[in-house]
Amino acid sequence: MRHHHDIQALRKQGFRLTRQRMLILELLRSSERHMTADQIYAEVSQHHPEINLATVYRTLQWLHQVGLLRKIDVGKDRLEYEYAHDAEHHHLICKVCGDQTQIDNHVIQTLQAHILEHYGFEADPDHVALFGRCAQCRAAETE
Amino acid sequence: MRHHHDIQALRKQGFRLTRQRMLILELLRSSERHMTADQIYAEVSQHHPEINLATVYRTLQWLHQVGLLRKIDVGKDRLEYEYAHDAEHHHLICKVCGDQTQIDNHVIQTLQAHILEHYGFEADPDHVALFGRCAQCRAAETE
DNA sequence: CGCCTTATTGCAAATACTTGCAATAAGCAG
DNA sequence: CTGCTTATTGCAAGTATTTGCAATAAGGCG
Repeated sequence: MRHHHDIQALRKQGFRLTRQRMLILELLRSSERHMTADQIYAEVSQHHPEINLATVYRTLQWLHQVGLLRKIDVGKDRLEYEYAHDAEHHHLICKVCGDQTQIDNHVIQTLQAHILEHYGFEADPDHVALFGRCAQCRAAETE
Repeated sequence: MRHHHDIQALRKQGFRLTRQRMLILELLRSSERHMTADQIYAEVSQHHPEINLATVYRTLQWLHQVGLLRKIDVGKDRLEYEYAHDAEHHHLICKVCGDQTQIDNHVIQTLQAHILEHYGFEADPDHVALFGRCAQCRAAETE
């Protein structure tokens, strides 16, 4: 399952999968809606009163940075967060041979971050598709 | 001139062009860089000590909503703002309102370089189009 | 110009979010 | 399972941002 895959990869990168992080991620993953930090805090602390609001904020920041959450500015006084389903389905489509390559999140996330940063535009990760010429076709063209 | 045009249009929509708003807009327009709320406050209050920080925040929100400023979340503890000059070339297409924004080369060039380097894929710069939600629709989506 | 309506401001208080630091616990090695 | 290293947490205090409300002033009208 993709979810587990991501999570385990993160552990290998030296991040720790704490109870708090899992609780928050699971909540957002099972909830279909955006949630604000304090809604999340309220939900989680219902069953785990020991959790701290500062931890919620820090965890949300972290989950956003590693690409598991989207951060949404709805123009109100708070930010909202939602689980980033299918965060890595991007494609490079070759105009010559039609081949489609998948590319990893990191590159696209960098682009998305740039765009959000500079234009306030939240690019939809499900529709990123770049056209061009793949490595093989480029090589072939050179003879 | 586009700037004046915009501004006058706003007045017709019932907004008031106050000294505070003009000062802040001019500052950002003449400054090439991003600025945080308190940097702006510091600058403006230098010559206009009567200005209030809350007003700065409210004005920034307003300028952002009417599309004259971009709001930039650089992942630090504060938000930054920059004047929304007309950019060039590629497009960001809003799935909500259909609006097309042009984005500048720099961002795309960075992406292209990344992709060429990591995938040997030469992305065609003329066909970059990203779908998503524009700043205004994101702000408007007040649910 | 002077009056009127009401959007906007300034102030102060409230709320949202971040951070320093000591204590805790995840994950690895033995 | 046990001990060690250090990422992460909780707490409390700090900083950033928003908001209610009375006072001010922009812009329209005569």
